[in-house]
Amino acid sequence: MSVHSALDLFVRKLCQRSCLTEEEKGAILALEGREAEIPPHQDIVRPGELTDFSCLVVSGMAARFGQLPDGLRQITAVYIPGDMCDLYSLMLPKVEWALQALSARLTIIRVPHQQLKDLVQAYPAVAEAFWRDCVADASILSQWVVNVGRRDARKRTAHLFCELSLRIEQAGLGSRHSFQVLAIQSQLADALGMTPVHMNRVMRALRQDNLLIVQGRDVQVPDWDALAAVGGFEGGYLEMNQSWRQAH
Amino acid sequence: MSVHSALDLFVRKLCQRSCLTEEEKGAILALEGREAEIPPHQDIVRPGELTDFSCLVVSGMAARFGQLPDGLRQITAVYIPGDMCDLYSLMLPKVEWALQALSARLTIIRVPHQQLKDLVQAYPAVAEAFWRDCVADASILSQWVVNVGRRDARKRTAHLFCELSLRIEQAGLGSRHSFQVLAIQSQLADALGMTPVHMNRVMRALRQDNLLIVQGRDVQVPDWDALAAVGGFEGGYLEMNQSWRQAH
DNA sequence: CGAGCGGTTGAACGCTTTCAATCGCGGTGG
DNA sequence: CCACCGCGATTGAAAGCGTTCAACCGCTCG
Repeated sequence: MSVHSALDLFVRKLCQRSCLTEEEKGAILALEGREAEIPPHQDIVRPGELTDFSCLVVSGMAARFGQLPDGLRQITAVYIPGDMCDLYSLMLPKVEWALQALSARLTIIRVPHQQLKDLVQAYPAVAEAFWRDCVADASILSQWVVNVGRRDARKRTAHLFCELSLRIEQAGLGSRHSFQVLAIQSQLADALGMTPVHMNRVMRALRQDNLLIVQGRDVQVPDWDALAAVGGFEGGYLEMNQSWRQAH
Repeated sequence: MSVHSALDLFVRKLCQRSCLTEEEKGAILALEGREAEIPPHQDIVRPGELTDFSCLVVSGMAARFGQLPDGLRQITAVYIPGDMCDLYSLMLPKVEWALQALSARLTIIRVPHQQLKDLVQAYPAVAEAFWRDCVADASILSQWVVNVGRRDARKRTAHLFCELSLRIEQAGLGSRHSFQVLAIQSQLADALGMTPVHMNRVMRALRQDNLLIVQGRDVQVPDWDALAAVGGFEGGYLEMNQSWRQAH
């Protein structure tokens, strides 16, 4: 997975939601940034600092971490290749959250804010696309609040796997029936506000019910609709196809 | 609380985070929309529909609701006067969430998207301010994920009251030591992913510990720092003062 | 004055956590 | 080449926090 293909994924995702001309797409694809391989447990950006770049995931999975005084961690967002995980920092350079790798291997591109600002200034449509991308992220965040707040462990887990599978499918990195989740169980637990132990038990149950087939990092979902039913998953918040825009 | 004062609150909040010229402020203050009084339990916008306006809270409190198939509700955001609770719908007119009143009396202004779009097109700085406002909302949302995911009921409740008190203080609608929470206990429970019964018990405990003094909708916080300590509250994500912008 | 709603309290239940231990695999050093 | 080591996955049992069920209180409003 190279730098250019990551930008390509990013542009493709933007275009699923926003309308961009070839020139605008080209301008985004022309972004340059330093590629970096991030080892596990290392902050990509450190909370409290000011950032002057945003991070585009090239390969692997990353996550945003919240940490409590007593050391408990809560993941608030998971990012896959093609996600500009830090895009919001363009509007809020003061970082409040740690960004770390989930997978053993993670490569990112650090895109300077200045380049993004130039882009935004030159092309209002790009600004809109970025803005919309931030809103889409917030939309997922809302779902997480519901998920963590009101679903039991089994439903919660099913919901997360549905979300991830769909996002991976949309990015063209797999299908909803077969994909990779580059995270260990205790990280998934951190994403769902659960204990690693309980995460393990829930996954065993889902496996025994033949809702998930897990082999290492590979996940298969024999009956996706059944999993979605368990999780009460409604994918509308992810789809955001452009149909609505024709109404204007 | 009149229409104009609500717009004034909105502009003041934007200016706490973004830099706007007098002309830009004036343009926002010139927004016009139909004022409406929203009775309880009525959707301001109905999920699944396309909206062509955003809602500015004039008086009372509103909230965004997620609903599960089995009827459980989870509040994902709470809005106070001066909040444009629907601003993100400018980018995503397909509504996924119900918006309802928390307080018995809620008045809002429906501002047509077209006006907002014109504004955004005419003034890039306003677009940026709106974008940043959406990001700020998402920032709060992240905190909620952490809150609901990793804090026990007591800390969770303390954290919510800290957040609300600070937001109310910032808006100039009260002080962190004395303010109004225009919501009933079962609504607060919906915001925190708890049972109304347990919400009640927790609030009793906080009252007995002299961390909260509640009389009807009036809340007093004798020792705000103590409450913040209980909730592990760190207000950085709300402050967003403009200091960082001088670095650019 | 009765009805309804919000707030309050008690007791039992149960989902999830906590504590503790084992298993399996891949990497590393002897 | 193999033993050791460490991490991730797994499992059992006990404890606990929050839910559930049920009831009652006090106030407001029709």
